[in-house]
Amino acid sequence: MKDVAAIAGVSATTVSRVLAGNYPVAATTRGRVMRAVQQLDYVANAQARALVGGGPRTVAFIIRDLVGPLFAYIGQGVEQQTTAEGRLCLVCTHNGDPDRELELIELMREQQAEAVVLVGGGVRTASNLERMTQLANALDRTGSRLVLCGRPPIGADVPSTVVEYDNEGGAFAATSYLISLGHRQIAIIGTGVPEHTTTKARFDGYTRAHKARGLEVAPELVLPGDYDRESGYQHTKALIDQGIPFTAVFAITDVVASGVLLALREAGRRVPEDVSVIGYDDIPLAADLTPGLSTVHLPHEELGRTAIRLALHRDQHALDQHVVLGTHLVIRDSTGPAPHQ
Amino acid sequence: MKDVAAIAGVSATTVSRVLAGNYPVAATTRGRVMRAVQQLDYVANAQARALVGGGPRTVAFIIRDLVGPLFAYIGQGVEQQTTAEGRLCLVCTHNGDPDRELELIELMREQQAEAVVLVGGGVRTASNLERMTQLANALDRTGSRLVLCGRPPIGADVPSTVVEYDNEGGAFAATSYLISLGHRQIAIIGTGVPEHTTTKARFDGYTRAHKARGLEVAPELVLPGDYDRESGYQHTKALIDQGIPFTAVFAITDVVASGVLLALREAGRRVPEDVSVIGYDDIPLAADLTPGLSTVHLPHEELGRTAIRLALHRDQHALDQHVVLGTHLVIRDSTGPAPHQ
DNA sequence: TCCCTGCAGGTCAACGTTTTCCACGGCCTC
DNA sequence: GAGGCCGTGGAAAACGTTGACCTGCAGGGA
Repeated sequence: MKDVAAIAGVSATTVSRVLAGNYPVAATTRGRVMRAVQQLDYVANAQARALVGGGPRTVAFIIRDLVGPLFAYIGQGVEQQTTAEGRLCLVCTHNGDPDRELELIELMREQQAEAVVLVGGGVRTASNLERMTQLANALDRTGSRLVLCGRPPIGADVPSTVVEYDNEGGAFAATSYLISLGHRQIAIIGTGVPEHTTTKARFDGYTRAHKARGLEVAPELVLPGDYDRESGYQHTKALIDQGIPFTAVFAITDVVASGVLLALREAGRRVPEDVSVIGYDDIPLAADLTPGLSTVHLPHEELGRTAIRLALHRDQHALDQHVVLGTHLVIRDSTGPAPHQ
Repeated sequence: MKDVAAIAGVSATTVSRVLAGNYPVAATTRGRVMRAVQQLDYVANAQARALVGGGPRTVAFIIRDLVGPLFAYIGQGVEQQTTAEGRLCLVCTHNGDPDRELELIELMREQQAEAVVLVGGGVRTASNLERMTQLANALDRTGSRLVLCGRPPIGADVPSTVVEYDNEGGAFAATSYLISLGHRQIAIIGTGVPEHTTTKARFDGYTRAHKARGLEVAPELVLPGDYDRESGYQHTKALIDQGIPFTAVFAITDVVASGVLLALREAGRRVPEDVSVIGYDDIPLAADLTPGLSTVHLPHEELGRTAIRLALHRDQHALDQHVVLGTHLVIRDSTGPAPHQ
C-alpha cells in the first residue's frame, strides 16, 4: 500500500479511502491512485483489514468428509448461503474423529470465525458433550456461534443454533409404511454405533413404529454395521446364509441399501416381490439404482442454508434457534406388499 | 491477551512465549499463565498472528460446486493434503461462471492464500486467458501460486502448477476399445461447449481414434449437450426417434451416460447386446448402474493431493510443475461386441 | 568484593490496514 | 476585506500479536 501511495504521490490514507470509497476524494487524485493500483496489481491485505475490524468475516464448516453425498449437499447449502451473506467459507474434515472435531473448533475460534458449523451426527459421550458446552460458551462470549446441522442440541442452556431433521419421524414413517404393506419381519441394518445420534434416532423410530402397531422387534433382525455399502452387503448375506426369515429391510442409509440390493440380487431374491427395501437420505444414487430405491427424503441443501441464515441473523430469529426440518417418504420401486407366506 | 497477562501478573510477551513455547519461561510463571488462559478460555487471534508472519497459512480452492461427484473427490484430495501440510482450506464455488471464478481469485489474493487451486475445466477465451495470466503473475510476485487441477496450462511462460488428466488419451482408449469390439457407428454425446477444455480434449481423443483406424467421424453422431443426465437422455432419445443408426455411445461423462442408459432402456434397446455404452470419470455411481458402466477411470483424489504437494514444495519439484496423470479403462458390463448388422 | 555470565522477564517497534482528528486552502458571505 | 465553512488530504493511533533488544538479578569465579 505504501508503494501505491508513493507512486501516486499521496498518503496511504488516501489510497485506503479510494479503495473503500467511503470518503470524498478528488477525481484527479482518485485517477492517479487507481492507475498506481493497476500498475502494481495491488490488492489489500485482508488480514490487516480484519484486524482493524473491516474485511469479510468467515464461517467455518466442519464436516466428516466432502465425498459422502449427504455431506456434500449440506456443504453446498452452507457454502451457498455463506457466500450469499458475503462471508468466506473455511472447510475442514475430521473423518469421523470426535476429538479432531473438537480441535478444529478451537482452530476456528482462533480464526475468528463468525459461526462454526458442525455437520452431521456426532457422538454423545459425557466428555464430548461437556467440552462442546465449553466451546459453545466460549464462542458465544466472543459474539460467534456454534451451529449444529443434523445433530440434536447439546443441552438446554447451551448457546447454539440447531437445525436438524426429524430422523426419528422419518424412520417411524418408513417402518410404518412397510408394516402397512403387510411386512412383519423387517430387518434394520446399520445400528453399529448406538451412541451416534443419527443411528439412535432412526432406530428409535423403527422401534416406535413396531410398538404403535403392537408388534415386537425381533432381536435377530436388528443388525449392526457401519454406514457403508459393504456393511449392507455383508449383513444381508449373513441373514440369508443363516436362514433367518425376513420380508423387508430398513437400511439406515441409502448407501447401506445399495449393498443390501446387491446381496439380494446375488441370492436370487427379487425386489420388491420377495423382499422390500427402504433406505434413508434420498441421495442422488437412490433414483439410479435398479430398482429405484424407496427412501426417506431429507432436505440437505435447505438444512445448510437455514442453519447459516439463522446463525448470522440470530437477532431477528432469536426464538428460532432450534429448528427441526420435516422429512417425507419417497416411494420408488423397491417396496411392495409383503409376499404371501 | 492483555487480560490474560493482567490476571497472570505478567506482560503480554510472556503470555505469547508460554503459548508458543519457543522461549524459556520459568515453570511457576508458565503455570500462572496457563491457569489464566484456561480461566478465560483464551485463544490467540490468528489474524493478528498472520499479520506478523506466524500462524497457519491458507490454501484456497475454487470449484464449480461441491456436489458433483467429480468435484467432490478432487476437493477431498485437496483438503486432505492441505490439512496434512498444516494449512487451512478456504473453499468457494462459482457454479460454472468464469467471471465469478476470476473474482474469486482476486478475493483469495487478498486473503494471502499460499496457493489458489482451480478445479475442473475452464473456458479458453482470449480475454479469460489474458486475465488468468495477469493473476498468475500477480500471485507469483507475492510468493503465492496459481494451481490448475484438471485443466491444461494457460501458456508457456505463465507461472503456475498444472496437474491434469490425459483426457485426450482416455477418450482415445475408450473409443479405440469400442472400435476394436467391431463398432463403427459410435455416437458421442456432450460436445455442447467446445471451448471447454475438457470437452475439447475428449472429443479430440474420439476423433483421433477414428482417424487411427482410417474411419470417418459421422457428423450426425456428434451430439452437443451439457454434462448432465438430462442431456444424455434427450440426445439419445432424439437419435432413436430420428432413426439414426448407432451401435455404441461414448458419453462425455458418467452422469451423461446414466441418462443414455435410461433412454435406451425406455426404447427397449438392450445394453450391451444392442448398444454399448461407455462413460468417463468413473464416479461411484458408475459401478451401481445397471448394467455396470464401462468408463474411463480418473484418479480424482490423487489429482488434488498431487496438486497441493507440488505447489507447496515447488522448490523441490521445480521441474515437475506440469504433470499429466494417466487414466485407464474400467470395463464393466455396458460394453460388448457390436451386433451383427 | 567485584565482575562476568546466564536466565527470566519486560519494552518497544513492527506487521498493513482503517479511522479519528486535525490542517490547509479556496470560496462564500457579510 | 475578513471570518467561517466546506472540500480535500495528511498524521497518528489503534487492532493483537511476535521478535529483537534490553534490563535486572542471582550465582560463580577470580
